[in-house]
Amino acid sequence: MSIRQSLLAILDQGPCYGYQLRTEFDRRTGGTWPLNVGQIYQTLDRLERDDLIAKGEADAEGRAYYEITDAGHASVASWLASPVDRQSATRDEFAIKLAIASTLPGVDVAQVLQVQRMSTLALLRDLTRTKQAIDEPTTPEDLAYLLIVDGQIFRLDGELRWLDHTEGLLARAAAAAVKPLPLSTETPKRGRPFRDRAADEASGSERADASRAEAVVLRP
Amino acid sequence: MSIRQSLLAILDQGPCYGYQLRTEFDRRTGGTWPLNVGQIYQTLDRLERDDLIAKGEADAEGRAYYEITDAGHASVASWLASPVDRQSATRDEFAIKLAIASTLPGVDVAQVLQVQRMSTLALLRDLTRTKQAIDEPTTPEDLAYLLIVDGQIFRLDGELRWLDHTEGLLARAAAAAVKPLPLSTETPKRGRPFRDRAADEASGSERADASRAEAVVLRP
DNA sequence: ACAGCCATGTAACTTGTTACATGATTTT
DNA sequence: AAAATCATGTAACAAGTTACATGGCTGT
Repeated sequence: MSIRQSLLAILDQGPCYGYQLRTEFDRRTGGTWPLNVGQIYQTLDRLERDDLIAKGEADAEGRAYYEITDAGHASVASWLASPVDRQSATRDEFAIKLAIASTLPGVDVAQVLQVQRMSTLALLRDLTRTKQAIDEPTTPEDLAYLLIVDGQIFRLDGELRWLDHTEGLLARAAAAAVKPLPLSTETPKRGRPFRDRAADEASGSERADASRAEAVVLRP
Repeated sequence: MSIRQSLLAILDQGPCYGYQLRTEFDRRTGGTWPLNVGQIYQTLDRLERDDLIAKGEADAEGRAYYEITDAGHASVASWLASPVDRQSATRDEFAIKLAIASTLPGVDVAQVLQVQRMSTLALLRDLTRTKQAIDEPTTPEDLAYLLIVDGQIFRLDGELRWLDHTEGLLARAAAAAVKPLPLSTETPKRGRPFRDRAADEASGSERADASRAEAVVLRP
């Protein structure tokens, strides 16, 4: 989603052709996420289909310029004015993995943590080295690139803290004899579930499973 | 990718049918990422196609059990033993957005930062409240759920620090008169690029763009 | 009878990735 | 002539999301 919006935002500055958009995107992100050229033409097709851009005529050298529409301009403004959704969008691969692993019998979760820590540390070291080369950016390219490197560094730093914290947590849980989760043996009952109104009112909205899902997912 | 691996890991504990996998996944992740049922059957189809699981016979109630194969077992072991790829996989939406926004003329980047901060803060507040309810987990379900909540909290905390840091950085950059990036006006030259051997040797591998991409992307 | 869960599945769709095909242009 | 870049595109595929169809079972 962000690539689509990024390309549209660049087109908001003026007409571009496909190949040019790749260059512009790479300049502005320091080549951190190299864009495949083919993907750009696909994205342009979809943007055109959604009437956010319009394809102009090709110039003498055969370059096909795309121009942003009013709807496209509005879309860019809206994108810049609204926050990135951290709710549904952010499904952290390692968080899922760790949660699942912690419930599996016969899995050394401490080892899983350690493997991830080593990998994260190595990446963080490289990023820190990279950062030193452009710590005082003078060009807008370097500035944009520094933002991204900083973002990665802060994120990895947070992950490392989480890993440390989790290690302690799991040690305490093991001490408290929290066991892994076997497959549920009870086959669920079919049919409309039994509703005990008295019990419902007594516990109110305090039921663990209900309050938990709502608190995190936060559906408005 | 993580959903696929998670389901396979659960199947590594014993045969399950589709609907059951949804329940098991939700138990183990606290319902943070609600899995669509249809998606599970699709994933099972692909796992079977890749010979990681095998479909057994349906039982009397019409439940179709899947069983993990040797290859599937090996895949789970390999998954648990290797780190999650933070290189290519992690393309942070907001990092891209911020980098692009910082290069666009006429965009109030401080405002973009502020909007994101408000959103992140609100989420963090909710998560902190959620965490208090299960700070001393006694069941494996609560433990797994706490891991995920903690992970989100640490990540959002890191993001907030990054936002604060970035605000200062952008203020300094503005003071140093780092301007936004207009579209490149020079049309690139076609054909095989000119290679100045003398210049190449002089600068060596120190060229900014080259070293930067390698340092971050780290292709082995 | 009907609501609501259990259970399986299909169809259409989106974003994104990889690989490939094609031709023009220009330097070696 | 060969190599490398500029430039446009297509095809196949993976993973995920949403919506829908179908039937069985059971409590109200």
